[in-house]
Amino acid sequence: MQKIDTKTKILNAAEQLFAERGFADTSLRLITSQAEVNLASVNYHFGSKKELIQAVLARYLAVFVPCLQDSLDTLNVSEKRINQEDVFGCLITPLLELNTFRHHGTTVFLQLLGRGYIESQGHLRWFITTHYGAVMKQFNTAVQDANPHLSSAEIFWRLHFTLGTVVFTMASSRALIDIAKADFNEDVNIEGLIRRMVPFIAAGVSTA
Amino acid sequence: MQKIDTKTKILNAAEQLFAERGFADTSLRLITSQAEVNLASVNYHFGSKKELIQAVLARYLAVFVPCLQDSLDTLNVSEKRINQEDVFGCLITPLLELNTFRHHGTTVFLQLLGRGYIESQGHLRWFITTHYGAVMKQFNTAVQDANPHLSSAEIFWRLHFTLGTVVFTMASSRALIDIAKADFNEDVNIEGLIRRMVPFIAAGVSTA
DNA sequence: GTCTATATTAAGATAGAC
DNA sequence: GTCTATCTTAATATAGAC
Repeated sequence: MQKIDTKTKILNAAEQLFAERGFADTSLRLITSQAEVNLASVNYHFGSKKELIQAVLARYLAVFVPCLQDSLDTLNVSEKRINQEDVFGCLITPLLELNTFRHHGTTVFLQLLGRGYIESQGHLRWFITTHYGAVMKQFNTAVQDANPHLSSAEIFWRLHFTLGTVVFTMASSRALIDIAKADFNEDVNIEGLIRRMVPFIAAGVSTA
Repeated sequence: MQKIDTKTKILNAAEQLFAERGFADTSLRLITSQAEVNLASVNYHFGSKKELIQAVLARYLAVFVPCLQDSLDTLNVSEKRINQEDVFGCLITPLLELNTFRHHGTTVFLQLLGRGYIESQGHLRWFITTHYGAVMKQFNTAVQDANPHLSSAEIFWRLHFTLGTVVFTMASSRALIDIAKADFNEDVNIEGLIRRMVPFIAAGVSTA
């Protein structure tokens, strides 16, 4: 049993509760009691609840974004024309990388992302785009290159529809996997779930 | 100008605010001040905020569910083979019916549904599924009949992917519409948003 | 049924001892 | 860095006069 510092204990408890219950419905008291630290330590280490939320997300983005950056850079170096499968394939490794970094990291990250979009008044979206706008733009461009027949506005919408599919599926992944087992005798894990989503999303994004 | 009773005034103000801002972020004070009624009247007429939320949803479900039931029953009576367009067509009339019942009823209902799925801890999820369970099952069966080439497991997954797209998009519609305006100078309303979603969903569900 | 006034609860945040 | 105790605010809910 290694010693974990207070700051990390808070982050670990907070990310799980935020992903499960959302930001508004997770009080600092709930976080600190689950983390087994003092209530006041959140404000000491993070300043405010808002900043804690951003710190929770930042820890994932710090792993995810450079990894995605690498994938996209590799894609651009290659000679052949970029196709859609390649572009979305760029997301697989960075997403699964989060599972080595944290238990159920992929699921938690996608849930946090969804909560952030739906719940936040703006500060979270601002935080993400100002810190990581470059990669988002690059990914958007790659999708654009793979789908020259679509306008950039159309791509914007379809990528958000995609985000909805992913986020909702991840948010209810436990229930869905249980149902699949009970009703269809299917054993699916998160990776299998992602692979099932890919053709659905790919068809939607690239349809005329 | 017809006289509207207090109970209805509260429901009207509440549904609009809930759809726009979510349940947690809408206080009874905000509702009663917008409805121009006294704060205490909410608890007098509904008992609690929880029950108000359920009453708001119930008013829509009371119209939508029987209407969808009728559409599905009619579909089953017909002789010809059921195709996918017919099945999803069953949703159109019940959804548009909500617009005759309330101004922007379709929009509000879908937003409330999205909020309910994502925000609720359990009471709303329970409330929705007890009202929806039977009809959802029947709808699922109809999709299966229309797509005999797809396994029932595959249909199960794709319908949930679809639900994710709709629910997420509706719940974050304001943010998305704001971004579309800022980044692409596009003026989109909810109806336009739905029209953009349809081809995306249709392609995903029916892909080989 | 509606109103004023208030009780109650829960939350984020901070002061100050250690 | 951590803790206890407390401040401040805002929300749901209710009591009781009219």
